[in-house]
Amino acid sequence: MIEAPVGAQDVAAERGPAATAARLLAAGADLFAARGFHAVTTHDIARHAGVAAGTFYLHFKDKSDLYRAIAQRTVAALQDRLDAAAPGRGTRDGLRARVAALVDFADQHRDLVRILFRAGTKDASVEAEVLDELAARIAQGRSASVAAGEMPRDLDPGVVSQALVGMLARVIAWWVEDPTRIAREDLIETLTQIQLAGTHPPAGGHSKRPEAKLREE
Amino acid sequence: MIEAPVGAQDVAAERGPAATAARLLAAGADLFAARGFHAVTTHDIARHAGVAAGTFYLHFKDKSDLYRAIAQRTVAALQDRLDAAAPGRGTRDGLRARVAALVDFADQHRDLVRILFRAGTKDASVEAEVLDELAARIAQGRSASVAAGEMPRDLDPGVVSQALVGMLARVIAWWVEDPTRIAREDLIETLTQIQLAGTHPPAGGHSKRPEAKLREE
Amino acid sequence: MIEAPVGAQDVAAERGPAATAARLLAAGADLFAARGFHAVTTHDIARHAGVAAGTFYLHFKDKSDLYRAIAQRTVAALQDRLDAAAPGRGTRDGLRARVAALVDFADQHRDLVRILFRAGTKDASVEAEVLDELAARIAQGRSASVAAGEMPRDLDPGVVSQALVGMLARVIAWWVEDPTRIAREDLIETLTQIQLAGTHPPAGGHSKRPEAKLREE
Amino acid sequence: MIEAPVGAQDVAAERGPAATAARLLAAGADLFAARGFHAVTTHDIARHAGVAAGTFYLHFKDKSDLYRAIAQRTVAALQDRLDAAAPGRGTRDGLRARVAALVDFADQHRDLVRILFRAGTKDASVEAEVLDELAARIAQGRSASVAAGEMPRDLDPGVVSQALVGMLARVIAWWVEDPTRIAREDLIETLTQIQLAGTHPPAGGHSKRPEAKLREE
DNA sequence: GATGAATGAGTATTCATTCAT
DNA sequence: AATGAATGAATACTCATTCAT
Repeated sequence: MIEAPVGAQDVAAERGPAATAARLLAAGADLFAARGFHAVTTHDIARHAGVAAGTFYLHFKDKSDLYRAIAQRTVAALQDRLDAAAPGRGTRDGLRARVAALVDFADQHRDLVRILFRAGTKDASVEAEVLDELAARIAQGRSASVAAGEMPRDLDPGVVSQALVGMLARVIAWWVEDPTRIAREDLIETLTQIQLAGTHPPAGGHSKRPEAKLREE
Repeated sequence: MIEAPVGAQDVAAERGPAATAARLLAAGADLFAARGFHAVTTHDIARHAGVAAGTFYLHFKDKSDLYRAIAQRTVAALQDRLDAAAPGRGTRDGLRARVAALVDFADQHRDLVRILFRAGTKDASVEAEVLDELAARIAQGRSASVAAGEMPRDLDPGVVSQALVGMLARVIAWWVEDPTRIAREDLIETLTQIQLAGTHPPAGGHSKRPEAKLREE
Repeated sequence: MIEAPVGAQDVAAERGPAATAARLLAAGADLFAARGFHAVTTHDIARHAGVAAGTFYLHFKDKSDLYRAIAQRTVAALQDRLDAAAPGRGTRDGLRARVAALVDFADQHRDLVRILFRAGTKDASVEAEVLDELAARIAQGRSASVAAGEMPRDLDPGVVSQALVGMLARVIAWWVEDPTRIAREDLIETLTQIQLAGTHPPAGGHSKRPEAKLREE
Repeated sequence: MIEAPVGAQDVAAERGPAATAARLLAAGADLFAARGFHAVTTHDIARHAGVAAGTFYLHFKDKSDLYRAIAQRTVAALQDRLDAAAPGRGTRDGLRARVAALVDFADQHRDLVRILFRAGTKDASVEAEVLDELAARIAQGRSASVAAGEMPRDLDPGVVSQALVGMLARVIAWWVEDPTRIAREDLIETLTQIQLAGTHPPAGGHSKRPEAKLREE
């Protein structure tokens, strides 16, 4: 649906199985984003897509199947964006570019982001998969940094990747709900900042207990 | 249910309306944690609590009502713990103590934590409330630090509070799912570290990018 | 409840079984009149009467039993009034007096009249009884007139009694719903008039086809 | 359902949504007439119609909706009959023809008449509508007569129309319950008679208190 | 007599899914 | 491929009624 032809919004515009599937995907995205997984029926989706109730099952096994398809496509599209926006793997500019890509993707696909990142709208069985995969990818990415000696030894990479995923998912979902809360530029800057600071050694010595420095608060 | 007598698990042990409500609360916590909100029926809960189906409605308006009651009690209990564990408001030790309290609470009440922090298992209507409230509390706490000049002015407090909530919720839920992933001590240390670093100026000059640029927006 | 002590309205005022029964009767009359038989629960009635749910069954077998008790008492009270207001059995003045008694009773006990005469608010099993009994009484009364040669032979007494009951019940229920529709005096006059005319020979010859006279319309 | 093909009683005979709806209508009429509104469940109706429980809701919003549909169709069919049987608006023959049409309709559709005219078997919300509408129609018809000076001024038209409706509904419901009570011809004659006499001036002077004249009964 | 917590059968209603056309 | 009527299991919720205290 992400790549669905622009004309897909005028329901029932296109003919053929591919177009029907695309319309169902789009309808699902709309409705799941608006009401959450459980408050949407397959009839709703079919009606919204301009097809008969039975047609749904010609294209998707069941409601979760459609949900999964939407999530997967969204994740894939997001990954593409992030990969495309990674000039320097471990550099600040690279990080910033990826954060910007994430923010822009969220801005352009609010529905999908809401489905992906907003808790409680999902099918429990699909639930974990998406964010878990993101976390795994981040963890992978971190290994490089760790190997490069950038990550402190006392920051568990599992924890850090979960922390980053949780943070990004929640902040993005929060922002998408009302983008006037903070300007795009500031959001990108803040997220970059936090990420850098939280996972890279703060200045030279980040020793486990830099009490001296912190005591003064 | 948090403070329910240990003997409560042998179903139907106690008499009286208070005991019945407590059993329903406990049964709900068990089942919601195991299967998520939507996969549990009021009949399940009643059976699990050793009472008749109709009895459920003598104590709770409906399924969401029970859910809300569980969430509220859990949040309240957690708050108490956190408040009790706050020797120095803005100190590293204070922060560490609160993180430790959170981790211990999670360890002792895995079911409740799973209900509270694990996304997608909840009633959409209750969903946001819990974490939003935590975020609000964190945001409040931060204002002090900001006023004290500890927080860099280019870190939007709204973003930071959302980021912290998202991070903590996800990491805790992840850890609770399998506490062997990382030792309690290390988890506490890592979380403390990330939180400190991510929200406090890393040493003297914190921003990689000269403020001048960001200020003018 | 018709004869209930005046103080019964301040719920739970009186003690003792008789007072409790009276309060249940009064509560039932209130609620049945307002919502109809099926929309009232025994809990509603008990609460309205200021007693516990179980107490209801100490005084009445079930909901229908209470309903029946209310209906019977009302009918009995109405009968008393009608009997008291019958100076001349077959005279116009006697008829008028009975009509007036009926109208006044309705005016004073709108709730009860609504229960008795307003269709669809009743328990089907109790339903017929009340009006059927009234019809039977009227039919009895008519026998006298018929025997006296006052009733035309082509007016079946069964039909006439049903017709009168149906007419009176509906008109009274209609009037009670909004007594400003017509003045008490006019209502009484009209009902007397209709009853006289409809059941007595119109003038001298009431022959089966007095076309000549009626043609002029 | 009134015009349903005679073969409709052999359940599930016809295919297609229209036939299903017709079967539900017929099943509803049967059951409502036999047991009253509240004693019938949608499952009963579906079973009686030979369809699955859920199918009911494909054709009717809920039980009241089906009831309303039955009532409306019945009223419409009755109206058609009455309109067709009105050669002379205000003549005795016209009146008699309409009464005959009513009686015959009742004879042919006892179930429907029982639903329509028998009090207490209905949904309270639908309850009033039917008879109220009939009363309104009668009241309208009367206006003509009144304008023509045929109706005495002391017979309130509101009262008269309510009286007629109450009378007809009750007598018809009574007769339908056991048509051997009185021969069709005699019923028609009696109803015509009562209606004429009760609502037209009895002979020449109908003045409000023509005591002298009425004394002679 | 009175209480009120507990019962559990009863009922309306929804909805994922199938299948004959 | 598409249709849409039909299915029927699932489920929330109600309420008359009981009974131990």
